[in-house]
Amino acid sequence: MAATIKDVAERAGCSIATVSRFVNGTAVLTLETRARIEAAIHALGYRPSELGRSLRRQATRTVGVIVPSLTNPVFAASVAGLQARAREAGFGVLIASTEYDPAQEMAALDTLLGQKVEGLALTVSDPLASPVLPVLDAERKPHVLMFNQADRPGRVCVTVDNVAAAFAMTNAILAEGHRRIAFLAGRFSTSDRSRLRYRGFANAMARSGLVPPSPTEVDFLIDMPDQAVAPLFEQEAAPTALFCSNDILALAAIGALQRRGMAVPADVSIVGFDGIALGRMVEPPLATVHQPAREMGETAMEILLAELREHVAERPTFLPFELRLGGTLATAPAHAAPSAPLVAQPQWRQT
Amino acid sequence: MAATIKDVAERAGCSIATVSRFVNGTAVLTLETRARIEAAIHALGYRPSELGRSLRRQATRTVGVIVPSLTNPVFAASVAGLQARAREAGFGVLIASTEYDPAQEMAALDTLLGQKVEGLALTVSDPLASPVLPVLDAERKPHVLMFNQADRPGRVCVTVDNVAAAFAMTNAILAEGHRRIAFLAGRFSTSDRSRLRYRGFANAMARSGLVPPSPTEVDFLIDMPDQAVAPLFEQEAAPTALFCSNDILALAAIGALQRRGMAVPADVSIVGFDGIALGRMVEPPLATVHQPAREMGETAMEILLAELREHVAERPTFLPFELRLGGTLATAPAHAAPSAPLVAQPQWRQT
DNA sequence: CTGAAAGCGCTTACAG
DNA sequence: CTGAAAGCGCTTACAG
Repeated sequence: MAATIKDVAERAGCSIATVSRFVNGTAVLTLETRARIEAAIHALGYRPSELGRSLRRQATRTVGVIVPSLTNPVFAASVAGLQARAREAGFGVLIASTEYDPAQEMAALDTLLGQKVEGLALTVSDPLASPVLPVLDAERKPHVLMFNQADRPGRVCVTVDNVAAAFAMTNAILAEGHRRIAFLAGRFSTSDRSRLRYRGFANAMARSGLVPPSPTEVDFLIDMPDQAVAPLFEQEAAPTALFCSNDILALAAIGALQRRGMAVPADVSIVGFDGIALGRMVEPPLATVHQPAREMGETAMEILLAELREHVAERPTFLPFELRLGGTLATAPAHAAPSAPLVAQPQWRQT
Repeated sequence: MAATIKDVAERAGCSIATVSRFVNGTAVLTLETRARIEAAIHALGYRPSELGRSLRRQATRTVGVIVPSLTNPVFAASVAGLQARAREAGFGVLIASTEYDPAQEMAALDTLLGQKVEGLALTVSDPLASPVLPVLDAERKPHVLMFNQADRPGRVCVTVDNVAAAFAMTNAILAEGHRRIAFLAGRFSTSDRSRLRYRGFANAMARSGLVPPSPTEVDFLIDMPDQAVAPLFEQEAAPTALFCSNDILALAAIGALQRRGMAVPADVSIVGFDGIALGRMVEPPLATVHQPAREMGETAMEILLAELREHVAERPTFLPFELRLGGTLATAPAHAAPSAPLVAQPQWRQT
């Protein structure tokens, strides 16, 4: 078995209290005691048990994080950012992933609360429908949403303004002369981000006097959106641009279109949302709305730390987004509808 | 504060032992006691503390996992697989990421051992150089390497045979008539996988009577391998194919080449390694060696569970890989060296 | 500068 | 069927 504080104390010929003080640097000790304890620790390979420590201190110095998936680099990046900040503050991070299944959210929360995490950062399917938020409220557990937008005024979240971002991007697409723009969306029921981005898109379309088309919803876990994309381009007036609610979808859509023999962006422009690294690597680079995912995790952890320290709820934080234009977003083909007067670009926070 | 077992016992008018038995279903209780305890638990929102439980049981039912990065979907997938199996077995998973920095491996291990994980699954930079493996040996901690190949006979790992896989893929490239093949590699010092794959590549080249070119090493964290790729294509006899040690690198290389005005695979064939989902989405699909990353995590967890149950070290497991040909791998351009007699395809495990 | 002792939230023989 | 009590590995007043 692993050595305990008792083993160290025995070997060093002192009390466990003294060992504890040495380990935590919480008292001044004789040079000699110090040396004996140090030797004992080294010889036994002693490592303090966070279990005993946490139980005694009534604080685990641990936070939990719940994300829909670790395989989507956007969430992975936020977790990485959160973890980095946590480490700096001496906090551990417990991660649970729900695989985009809302039904798993409660189980994940149960596990994390059982581990006595002091706070949580989470991205749920839909804050308005998630059962975990009320539980968090009832338990008065400090928590912060990432990527999601708040379901009510008092809720703390850190995200970008999805509606405004999609609105801005849609105007940029319109500015390239596109009029027939389709929206490819991750299922609304499993992503409020998707829904909010569609709303921004629809708002911008309407403001330009266009009728926003219904969204084409696709499941996240299907590799190929080929079937979803097909009907769009079999109709009479096919879209000249496709706004996808996230980058993975957008990259997949590019492949789907190319398999149909269409060129991007010559025939169809493609726009994504997220700003994953891979989008800048492909050629042409993916036009997208970049949101600072890693920073989102960092900010979430900072908010959590502040709440734990000061016992005061922080305020919702909107991080700036950034439009990455060009690349897969080009001017609408000449044979498309002639360009009409455009509305002014809306304002958005710029880095 | 959160309710404890004592609070429940008081409210239900029984001893904490009885509450414990109810919660764990470890004894038969009167219908009445059961009802009273259930009511108390519900009213107080009681959730057993894993801390107390673990301390008392002297078992945390938790494993740790160390990966180089969560942002690389290959590692994310293995973690997801491991987590799924762990959940089934009632185990928790603590995740630490080293950001491809070998120096962080020890710190990660310290943290996890402090949390008293019962076993570990890990991917280190290089098993031959990693300081964590000897510690794991000294502590007699059950552990299993993922993706890495073992540094010595007794070490348990689950991976694909990287040398054989790269050997097979290189022969497939040669079979397309390519003779000038470059190897773009993640830094050897931070990836034994990269080194082993190069070895398989070099073996295959040599066996075909060709002189294997030196690898072109690139840092993982640099987004654009454009600078690394440039010198290769500025020389007299530019390569007609590029074998990249992983898919992210391969996708980035495709972009880099296209930015240089070259077509893939018409001018240059590109081959990756890993088989990430995105590789199948892009057009043309990425030629690559697919390794079952998620399954690797699942298998790692199964091995760990077996070791924890039976206290016997399992044997190294090689999972089957699969060559995904076509797509970005095409026949060498006509003006390239004429094709020579080819060696027979080596055997490899096929799904 | 150091030690004895209480107690954090649990589980589990041992009794009855 | 249920309870009293010990003890898992720690930290921290309280003494001296």
